[in-house]
Amino acid sequence: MRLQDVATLAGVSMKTVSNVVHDYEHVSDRMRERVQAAIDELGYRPNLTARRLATGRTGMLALAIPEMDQPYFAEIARCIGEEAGRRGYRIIVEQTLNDVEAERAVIRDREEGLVDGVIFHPARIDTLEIARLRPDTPLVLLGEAARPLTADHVMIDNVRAAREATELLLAAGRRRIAFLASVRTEIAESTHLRLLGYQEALIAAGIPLDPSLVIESDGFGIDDGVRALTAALDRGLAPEAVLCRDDLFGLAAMRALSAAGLRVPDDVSVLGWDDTSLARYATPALSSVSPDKRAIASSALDLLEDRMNGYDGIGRHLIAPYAIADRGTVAPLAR
Amino acid sequence: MRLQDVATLAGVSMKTVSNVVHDYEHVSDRMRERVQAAIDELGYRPNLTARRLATGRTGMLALAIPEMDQPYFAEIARCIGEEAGRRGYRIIVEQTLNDVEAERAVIRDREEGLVDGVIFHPARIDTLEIARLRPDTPLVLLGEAARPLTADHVMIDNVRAAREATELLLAAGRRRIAFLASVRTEIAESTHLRLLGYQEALIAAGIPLDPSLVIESDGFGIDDGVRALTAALDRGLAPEAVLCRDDLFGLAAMRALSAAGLRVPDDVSVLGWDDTSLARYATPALSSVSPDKRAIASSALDLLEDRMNGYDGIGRHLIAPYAIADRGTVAPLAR
DNA sequence: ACGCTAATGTATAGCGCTGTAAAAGTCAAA
DNA sequence: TTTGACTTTTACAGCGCTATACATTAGCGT
Repeated sequence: MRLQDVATLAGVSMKTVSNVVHDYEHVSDRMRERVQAAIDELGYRPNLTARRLATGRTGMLALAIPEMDQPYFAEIARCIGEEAGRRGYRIIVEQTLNDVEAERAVIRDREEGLVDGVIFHPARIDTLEIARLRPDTPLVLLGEAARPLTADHVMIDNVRAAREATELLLAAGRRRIAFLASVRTEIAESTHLRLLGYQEALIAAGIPLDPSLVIESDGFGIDDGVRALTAALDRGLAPEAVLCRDDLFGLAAMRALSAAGLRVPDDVSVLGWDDTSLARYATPALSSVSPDKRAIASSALDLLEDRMNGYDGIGRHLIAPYAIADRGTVAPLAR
Repeated sequence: MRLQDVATLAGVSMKTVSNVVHDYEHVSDRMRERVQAAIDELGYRPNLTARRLATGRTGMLALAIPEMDQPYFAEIARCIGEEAGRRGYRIIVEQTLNDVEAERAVIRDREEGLVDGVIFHPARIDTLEIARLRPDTPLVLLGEAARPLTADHVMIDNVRAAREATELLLAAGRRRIAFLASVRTEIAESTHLRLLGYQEALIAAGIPLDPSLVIESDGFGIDDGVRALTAALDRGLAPEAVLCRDDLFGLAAMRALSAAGLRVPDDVSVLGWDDTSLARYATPALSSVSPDKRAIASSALDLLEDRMNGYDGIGRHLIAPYAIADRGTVAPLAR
């Protein structure tokens, strides 16, 4: 069922059939009809692999994320998948599973002609290495881990969002605001930025920074968060609010607080980050800093399409919008 | 940077280079070394598209699921992605977004030579149509929606799992067990099977079926579930346990019960289904029927590889194992 | 009827790789 | 040295499509 078969049946050349398939304008109606009949009769479908080899374009993009079942990444993947579909691309999802070697392989995919471009949320690989690997791969980076000058990049303004989140808690009359948590084991750039914004807001409000309010955790799991906050509460920490580095720590905070007999939000307000399904489905529903995932997806694709169309300048850094989804875990302090 | 370039530099034929690339055994060490040096010098990487055209195999599989950010599908996608990676395949994720036309397109992908096989969790398309579309596409179906004889299929024994789940609740001394929920708007085959197992267990225990315990919901959202259960409680329903059709309804049950002043699990036990992150991260953590997602993934790939290797017999139906993750929302009735 | 565009159609050379068939090389035994 | 039974390497025809360059036809004013 090749193009040639259709051409033979219709009694025309291959190119004419190809023209019909591609809706080329200079084809007479009579000819189009005749060719279409042959296509239908044979049930012809073009072979995309052959087309790719001939054109050099694959119509596919790689989306490389650490884990596709982590709610934030799952939601980002969905948005990117939808937006890419709208623009006529298909997505190959690459799970790097936080493995450096897997992250390197992502860049290689492009070289092997698998995809036209790559959207990559790195976790382990560093800025330098990305820049070194392949400066000529159409590449858009997400997240805060790596920001080389050679590749484009989309993220929200974490510092500003954290400042605003903290201000929201301050406006609710909360002054002793804890941050859950800085994680000991890893360099977590995003946590760092959020912590920065938190501190900026406190300073701006004239509240002295209290290091004991910045809680340290041993890992990223919910239990790590619960353990860290519980230990802090046991030490006598009495926060009026907890700003969390992500929704999972938001849930951890709620769990630790309720175990300690504190009510959310009456006694302690809690604010999560990422606005994932975890926040929406928690009870009470967790207020959360909400990066505009659709905007991130469409910005990333804008930049990527630009690169694929030949733009070869310096890396551009887009700041995506965010909101603070106020669901009920932030409330004025009852006095 | 083509095979020919490497061949020219090394002073050999293209096929010899190809042999080195593929670790073909009958290549002398001296030759292998020389060719490898040329490959390294030029930084050659094979063009996968061309290889595909020549071999007819793409090394890619399509995974078609309704929504990739729904926790159950995200987790299944992760497992399938990992297992496929282990076996040397890459995954194209196709979000059907519950759209019939998108589901049809999934089958078409294969015909266009994009992928070697398809793993498909249908939501809308029916058994008959799948059978009609393309009986010769290597296809493995997941879920309960469609089970044509022409394609392979993997699912857990929903009836048995529901029976066992119900028995667990009975063993905890609960007799008035509600089912949340049968959904009015849709034909939901999986809900139906689970309801069946629930009823079987009650009958086997000699407990008369009480239709008022089978709650009806208007939709699949958490609010639909909360509303349905709240209305039932308001009507005076006083269940000792709630068996839920999925984890989201599990969360809905917990929310509705706690709003009604009932404690989970002391007053009412709750059991979710799918064992997603929602269950693990709920407070208290939700006990849940846990399909073995890794087993589902590896069974699906076994069947698919078999088909891709030429098996062309009748559809095989594999039953995957499950467990009941007991986390704390099922407890003996305190009297 | 005659040129002259513009509209349609054809023939064919790649795209980069693999796989087949055949040629060339190697080595032990006769 | 020759033979036979390997192993190693080569040459080249596809895989199915696109795109270029060229050939033909149609339409239209003169």
